[in-house]
Amino acid sequence: MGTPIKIVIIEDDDTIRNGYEFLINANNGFKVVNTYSSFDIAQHTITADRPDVILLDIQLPGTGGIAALPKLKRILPSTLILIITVYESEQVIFDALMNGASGYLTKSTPSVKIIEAIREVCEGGGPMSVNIARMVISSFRRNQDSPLSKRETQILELIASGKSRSMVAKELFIDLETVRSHIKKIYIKLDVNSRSEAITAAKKNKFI
Amino acid sequence: MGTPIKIVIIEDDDTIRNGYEFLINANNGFKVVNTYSSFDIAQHTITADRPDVILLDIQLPGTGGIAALPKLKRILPSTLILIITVYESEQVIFDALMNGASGYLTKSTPSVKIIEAIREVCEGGGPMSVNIARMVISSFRRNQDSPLSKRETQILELIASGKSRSMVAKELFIDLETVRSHIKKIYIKLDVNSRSEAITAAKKNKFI
DNA sequence: TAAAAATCACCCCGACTGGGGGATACGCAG
DNA sequence: CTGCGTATCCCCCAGTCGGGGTGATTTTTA
Repeated sequence: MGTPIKIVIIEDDDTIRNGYEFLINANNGFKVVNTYSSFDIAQHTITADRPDVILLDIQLPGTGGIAALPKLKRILPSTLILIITVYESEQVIFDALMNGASGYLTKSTPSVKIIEAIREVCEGGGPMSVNIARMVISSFRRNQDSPLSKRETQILELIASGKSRSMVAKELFIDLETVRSHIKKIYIKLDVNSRSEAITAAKKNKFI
Repeated sequence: MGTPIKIVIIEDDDTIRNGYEFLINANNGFKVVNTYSSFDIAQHTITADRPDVILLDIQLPGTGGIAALPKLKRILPSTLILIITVYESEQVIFDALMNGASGYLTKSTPSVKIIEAIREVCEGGGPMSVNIARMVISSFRRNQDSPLSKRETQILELIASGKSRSMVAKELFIDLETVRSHIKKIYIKLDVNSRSEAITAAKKNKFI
């Protein structure tokens, strides 16, 4: 184990921060090179730490974790970031992933799992827990009992991707008026009366 | 081990089909109740098999696996479906997940892993391999060096969700004309000249 | 401080939207 | 066989949106 993996912790809760630091330093091959209680404090000197991995709390005072993510990614592009969160809500975690996080830890993550997660993320994967995997699957799975017919679903998808009626018509080789009819029926079925309402309603129910 | 988990295999390759059947039946707690060489043959009698899990090949003659998925889900709503595929392409697997699959196996999946995957899927999760997890993460991760400003990104996201200019204006508490200005700048930056082109281009590059 | 982003404003005009009416044809289930 | 749903096509009309062009002020950021 030549050079240990350098870790920085950004977490406002002293107990958790010190706990994590102690836990990680107890393992050969891992070294906490610095800790901060907020991103605002961290941002000026963190580049000098040259961390391989950052553990970043989501609930931070000042600049929140989600907002800090893109900034960290910009100043340390190759550094991997693990989110620490108490919220296990789909939205928070997806937001984090979308903003450059490589994985997440819960504050209730067992101590031994933390090292495991860091190791995993360094080896090129992302520690997607089984829970995330399930979220992702269910978020991808389309509702089976959509009131929309196959054609209607297809048209709504095109509408949802920003296509106009005439573009949809050209793409499906059908008449502009046919598209209109379908859209009218879609509106009736979803009980809406505009594109955006239809898209919102359909996405909410995973019809598209 | 009271009642074994009932499995049906739909796979056109005799060797693979028989191999899987043998492998699974060799395990207590799992029982292959029937096998079919195509969905078209399976669809009439598969309800009588009352399977807990279906192993479904994607490359099927006649009705392909992706097309078969929603049909199977309709006639057997509570049955879990695992896809068997040689393609490990992102698109194929995402399509499968979106159409109701709970996970996937590759034809090169080690024998022991097959049982593991079936057990996992029955226990409520989805066997998302590390590979899928990586795909998902990278597909969720937003491009860091977007040419769009924060505000422009925000507006493009609203546009992409089907909102009209005036709706965006109301939602962001800015003037209708301001929205227009932003959209125009977005178009210039992305080198497009319509909503749908902008949305397509931005999604392709993960700017949104 | 200088550059970039965000905000607001006005012009024109063609294209699109949504709501109303209706028609034909096909397949499938009762 | 007769609905029912689906898919296809057609007309009218008022209102909105979209894109192009140009210019200005303020705030934020580098």
